[in-house]
Amino acid sequence: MGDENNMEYKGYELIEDKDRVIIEGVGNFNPVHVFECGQCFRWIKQKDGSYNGTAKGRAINVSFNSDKLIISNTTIEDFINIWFEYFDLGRDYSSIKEKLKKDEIMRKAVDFGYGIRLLKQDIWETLISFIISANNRIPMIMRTVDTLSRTFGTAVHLDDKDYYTFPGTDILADASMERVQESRCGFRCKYIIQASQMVRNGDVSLGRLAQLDAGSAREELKKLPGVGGKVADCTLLYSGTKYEVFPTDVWVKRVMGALYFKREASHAEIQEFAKQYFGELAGFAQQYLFYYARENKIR
DNA sequence: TTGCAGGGGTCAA
DNA sequence: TTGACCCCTGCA
Repeated sequence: MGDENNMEYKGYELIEDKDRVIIEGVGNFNPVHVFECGQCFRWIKQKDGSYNGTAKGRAINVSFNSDKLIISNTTIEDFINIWFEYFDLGRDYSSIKEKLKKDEIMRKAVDFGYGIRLLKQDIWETLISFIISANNRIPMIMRTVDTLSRTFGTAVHLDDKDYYTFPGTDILADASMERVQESRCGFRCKYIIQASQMVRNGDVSLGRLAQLDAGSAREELKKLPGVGGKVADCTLLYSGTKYEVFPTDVWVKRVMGALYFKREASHAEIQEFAKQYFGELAGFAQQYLFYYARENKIR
């Protein structure tokens, strides 16, 4: 008991217990939904259902039951400075979900992925991760990101095991093609190195994107090799930079065609529909729809 | 066992 | 608008 330290923070009760922080009063959170809805590639499910992962240069374990979010290998200070924002705990997801349940399709999708939260991930890591995602499969994407981190990142400890942070811009900009190819990312290797060099040289400023409107931010990212509209939108959405984008990949095309259009719909049609129908909440809508489509194999 | 299609897209012609 | 593209897995 002597190790415990309690406090209240922005509507949550925080309990620090040894190396854990327990956050009470968390709703709209399900680790499976959060970590497997397709927004991230570095969280690994453990035997007990919790997740281990790295972010912000740290390795943590995350579990959840009833209304308690438990983060291990951290402190209250890190929770307040880092994890509160990373897990988007300041946002009212109940309100977003109500607004999005405007038809039967969205009611089903939101109820299915009820515990999704959009993580505010590091934009650099998100950018490279989604360059790797092009015409690729999720297990392969995860393996490549993991190998890049093991090869070029820094070791951080969790449960007596080493995890590796995602390498910084300079490191990848100076990396040799041979070393990057060890991550088995094929034709994407050259994109990774070239994009890294352009970001390092200031040809594209990731830090400035938040000040641009979504369309301009998208065009700015598309200057980078390996970045088209879909990768740009994912980068903006999963880094918490812009929430009105609607990343449209094959799964979103399928679900929109099957459920809304009742026919095959073009990329442009879907983008326009999402803008009109979901507005500022398009990014959230996309995430519920994507998860619903992929988990239910809607084709 | 071998062979082939296809995958969270992007690029170039 | 249409193929090619690294690499790998799943399935004939």
